[in-house]
Amino acid sequence: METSMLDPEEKSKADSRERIIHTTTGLFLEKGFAGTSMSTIAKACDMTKASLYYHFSGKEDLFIACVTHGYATALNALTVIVADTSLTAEQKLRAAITALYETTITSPVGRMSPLIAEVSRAFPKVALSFHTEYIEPQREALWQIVEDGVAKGVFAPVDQNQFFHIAFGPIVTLSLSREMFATFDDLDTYFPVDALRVGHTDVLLGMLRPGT
Amino acid sequence: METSMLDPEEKSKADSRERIIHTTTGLFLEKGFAGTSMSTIAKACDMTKASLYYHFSGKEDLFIACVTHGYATALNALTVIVADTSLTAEQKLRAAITALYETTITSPVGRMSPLIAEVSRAFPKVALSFHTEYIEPQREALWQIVEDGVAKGVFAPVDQNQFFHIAFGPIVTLSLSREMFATFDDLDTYFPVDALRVGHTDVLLGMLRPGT
DNA sequence: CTAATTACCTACCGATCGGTCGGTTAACCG
DNA sequence: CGGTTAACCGACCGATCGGTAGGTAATTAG
Repeated sequence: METSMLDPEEKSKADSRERIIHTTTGLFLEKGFAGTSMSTIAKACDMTKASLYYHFSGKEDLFIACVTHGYATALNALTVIVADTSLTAEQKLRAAITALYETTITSPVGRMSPLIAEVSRAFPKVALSFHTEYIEPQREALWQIVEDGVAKGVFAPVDQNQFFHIAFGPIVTLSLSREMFATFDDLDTYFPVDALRVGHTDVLLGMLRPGT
Repeated sequence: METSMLDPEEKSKADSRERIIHTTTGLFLEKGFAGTSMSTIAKACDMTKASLYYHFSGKEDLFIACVTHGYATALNALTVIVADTSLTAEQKLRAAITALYETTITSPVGRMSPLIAEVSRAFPKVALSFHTEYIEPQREALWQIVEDGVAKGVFAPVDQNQFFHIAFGPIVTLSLSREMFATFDDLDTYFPVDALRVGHTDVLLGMLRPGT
């Protein structure tokens, strides 16, 4: 019933699924959802289209799998920071913002935001899943840090939506812009991620600075 | 060579073009670029597909026309504010931010940003046009206000990219989120535009506050 | 009047789309 | 060994895609 040993040339279903997801994610990021056909995906996976449909029930299913795949790892970085008792509130916030820049701009999940926007009209359940399983946990983790700081008196209380607006807004837009203008040759001088992140963090800490 | 009178049932080429652009913009915003076929557009315009190709050379051409159409009017609001000598620097900034929220979230051009991201891989010239003819003028107008304030001593000097990052980021993300989660029934309580705008403006003025 | 042009039409094209059907191959099981 | 099943494939489907060839009614020009 189960494979008794791990041969190097694995053919297990789970393995194929993962390989397909990985390859397809790259294609979607490169060409968009509508711009990537099932035939193209199959070819890139060294498979037939029919085999693809053996593993996934359709293009939407495959897309959801690609999006969902990175949720856990991307969120894990945040929860680790929240749980780290050796850090001060400010250190936690700095680390969290850095992690958000990292996941949103570098990791496939974050970079997929524009794609999710693209398909959200046709498949509203994708947008819903993205929101409840990715956006909302991110907000909760960040808010945990803020509330802890407020409880300790090192942060001034702020409005939740306001803070999220200023915290996530620049990051998401930066990611979107970099995807949108990916063909620009001076991308990194026009959108210098690290410098923008540092200044952005200062602004957020300014919002939370107690006194007056 | 020219129509001598303006009959109510106009059949001029320019008129048809404008009507097509208007109708098509709505369809693109509703269904996305790939999700809107030329046949659908033709039907919505009470035309045949062939007639569409009489006015536009192709789907890309039509899309560019839709995007470009609102550039001038959207930018005009900003330039009027910049040129208004009766306003203080702070008043100008407040008015400019309000105008940016208005155009980015309400007007078709602004709402088209996710669409431009969608097609930017296939048609890089669209992204380029969007950048040089829309984004860049917006940045220049906003920067003009900041520089005026700095020259008058009412604003503290700030880094340009940093300021743009915090200024445009939340607005674009808000627009994107509202398009993405348009099906949510509690959209306005989750993304309360006016409240977020006010708080955002305060943050920006905080960045520019002189002293210390 | 005729000729030309404008704005639109019907009918069609090849290509490609997402998806399916009926196998085939190879490993595993009793 | 035969039987079952998991993993995969070649060939094909109807639908739809963006785009086009060629014609036509109405207006305008000379």
